[in-house]
Amino acid sequence: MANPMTIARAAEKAGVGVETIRFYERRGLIAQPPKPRDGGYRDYDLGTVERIRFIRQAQELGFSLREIEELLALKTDRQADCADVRMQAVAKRREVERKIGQLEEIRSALDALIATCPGGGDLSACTIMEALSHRRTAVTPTPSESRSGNMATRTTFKIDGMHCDGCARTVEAVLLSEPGVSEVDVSFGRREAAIRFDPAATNGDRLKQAIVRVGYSITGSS
Amino acid sequence: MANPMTIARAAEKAGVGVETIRFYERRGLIAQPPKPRDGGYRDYDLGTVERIRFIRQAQELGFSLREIEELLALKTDRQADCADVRMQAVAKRREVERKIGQLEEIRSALDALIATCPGGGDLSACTIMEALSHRRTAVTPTPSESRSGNMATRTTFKIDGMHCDGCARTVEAVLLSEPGVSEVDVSFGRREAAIRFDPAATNGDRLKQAIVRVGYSITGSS
DNA sequence: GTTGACTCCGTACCAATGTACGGAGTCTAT
DNA sequence: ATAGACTCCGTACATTGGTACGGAGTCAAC
Repeated sequence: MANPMTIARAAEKAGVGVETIRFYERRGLIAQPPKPRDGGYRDYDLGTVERIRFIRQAQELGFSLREIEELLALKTDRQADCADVRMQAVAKRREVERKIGQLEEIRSALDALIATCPGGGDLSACTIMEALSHRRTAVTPTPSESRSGNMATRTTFKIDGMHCDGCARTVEAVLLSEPGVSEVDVSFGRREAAIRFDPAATNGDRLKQAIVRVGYSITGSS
Repeated sequence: MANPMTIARAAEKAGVGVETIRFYERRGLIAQPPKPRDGGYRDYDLGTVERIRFIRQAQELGFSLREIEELLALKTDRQADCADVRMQAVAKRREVERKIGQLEEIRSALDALIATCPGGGDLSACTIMEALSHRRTAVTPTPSESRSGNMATRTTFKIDGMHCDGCARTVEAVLLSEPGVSEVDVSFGRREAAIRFDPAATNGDRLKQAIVRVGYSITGSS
């Protein structure tokens, strides 16, 4: 009370901008402190600041806000198990690994281009331009999420038969092991799976079958 | 025109969607073929198809549409030199390299987290959650002022030597770990620390020393 | 000579992560 | 008691690379 923590002070403590806090509030990532009954400014508490720092830390590790939302939900979930968190981290590691691989391929393609370039002279002799015009081979052999052909598709299945959060993790794991799947988010609460996949590498039916094979059923999709 | 190349055919030849071609036209990446004077559909030529392929190739190498625009401008520039193109490629390679480095850092941070995770059990024991909450953040043991206390004194120090918000948190943590300190608010922006403490348990000099011990200096107080 | 597929065009929308703006209210220091 | 700084809130905008929609025109085939 002596020194109410206004939003600007909270923002400074957390190392973000004021607008960022408001944005997180709108997104539901953090709760908005109540407005004092007698009017005036909201008073932020350290828990909120701590939560914002958590968000930024997780972002630095490559988690998206959507994923962080889950992590935070886990945090207050009495049922939640450390294994849930670990699985998220492992999945994220795989994703990061995949991205590194793609970038490495791009790097070596660029290296090849640069190496053959005469380095000067008329453009008509430029082997880089030449290559860009006529190269036929895709950079990435793995189709998954290459920028080339098709963008990744996002789909959502309604799932029946999950009776705990562990079930959701099972489904998640099984989907992640399917080829072409780049991102999975299975919510036990909403009874649904949100999947991002490369339509060139798999399709909705394959994914459905994978889910059914481990004992759940699909009641809808979008 | 025995067989005019309509937009759908051009799209197919180039391996993109119809809407993508229109989008490139709007962006000014490719020219829109003139509409026949006698009405009817536009007739796309092979040069345009070639240009679209060029765009996709460059995208696969990580060039953004804006950068591709420059590359294409170079293409028609009489003055342009192969060295210009090469420079772009080298710059892009550096960028890719940097991204790889970042991702590798993220990966090893994740590895470290995963390695220390017990892999199961209550969330309160989860080292990953723990790490996300406190990584590079020394945190507040407890805000609750001991009821035993009484007269709290308030003081403010001007601090020199902080170069980021992390420094502010370090100072904050160190002050909070001092006996008798009940509330601390270190602002990196204002370069100052506001401290509430029990004068029976400590004093300004002790607090100053604590700050100096971790590498900062005091330039004033009030 | 009509049906179905395709074009043309403008506009709106998607995802993700914030930023910025404007007007009214409130707090604090002089 | 007034200026200047800050909050609150809703809304719009930024970025990147496209997708989607709706209505009107046009083309090809049966």
